[in-house]
Amino acid sequence: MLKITRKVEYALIALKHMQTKEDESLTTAKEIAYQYNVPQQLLAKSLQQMSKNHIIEATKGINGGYRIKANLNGISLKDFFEKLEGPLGVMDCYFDSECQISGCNVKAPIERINDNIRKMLSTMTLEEVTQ
Amino acid sequence: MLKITRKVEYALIALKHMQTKEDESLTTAKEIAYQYNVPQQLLAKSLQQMSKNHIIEATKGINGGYRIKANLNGISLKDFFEKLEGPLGVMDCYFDSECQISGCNVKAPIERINDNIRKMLSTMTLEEVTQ
DNA sequence: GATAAATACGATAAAATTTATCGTATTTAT
DNA sequence: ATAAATACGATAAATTTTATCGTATTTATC
Repeated sequence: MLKITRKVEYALIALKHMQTKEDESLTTAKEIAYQYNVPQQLLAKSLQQMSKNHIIEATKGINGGYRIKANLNGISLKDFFEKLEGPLGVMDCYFDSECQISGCNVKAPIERINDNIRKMLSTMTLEEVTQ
Repeated sequence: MLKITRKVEYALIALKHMQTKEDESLTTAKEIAYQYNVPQQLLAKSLQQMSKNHIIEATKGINGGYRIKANLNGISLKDFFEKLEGPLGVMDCYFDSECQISGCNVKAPIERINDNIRKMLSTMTLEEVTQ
């Protein structure tokens, strides 16, 4: 019921890999895909999304690749997850209230759970996770 | 990526409903299903599972039903989720190590995330959530 | 300028998981 | 005996996740 998706997993693999390299050097999707035996196209999508969100930066063209751009200490796990997966809620009713259940009695309970999960993920940084 | 399943949701609905009733009185699956417009057979399965785990107790036969048995303050949310859904890990590799990724570099990071989620859910009780 | 190697990304297919239903058995008060 | 309730395995439907495909764009090198 709690699950890290492949998208996030591949992103973590890539970040951790890039952390071991010199700051300047570029890493290609192909290199990571080969080394960790991960589908290159899916990995590429995680990389692209991190690039759009300024966590890493992309260089196009031959000899191109990716490198870490942001200070990973400044990014909470909550932000990281939301950049990749969108709003983080254990139940849809946390955001939009298209609740089908008439006279629902668990909205408050579920929000309590959600708030605590979000609070916890806000205290962890990407750096502390991948270092 | 973090999600409370219907099974858990229905269980919470039922618990919260039963909390409002006298200690002695029994509640049928039908009653809850009707009141919250929830599929009775699925709700019944959540109830049965809670019964097997001694959170509630079942009385069979005509005039039967369920009532809360355990002290909800003594059950952490982690235990509750695990009783209903099994081991709680954000990634399978937390428990069994059928990891396909050769030279995986994110096992430690993922375990760090997992440990913190489990720790957090251990501090919340069912009572505090449903009260 | 052509080519090759890289990122970018929408569309769609395949696989896995979750959710729901069905059918039947069992229990027990009336 | 009957009716109302729990119990539960098997299977179908729906949804979500994961993967692939195809094409476009960018840019260093020859």
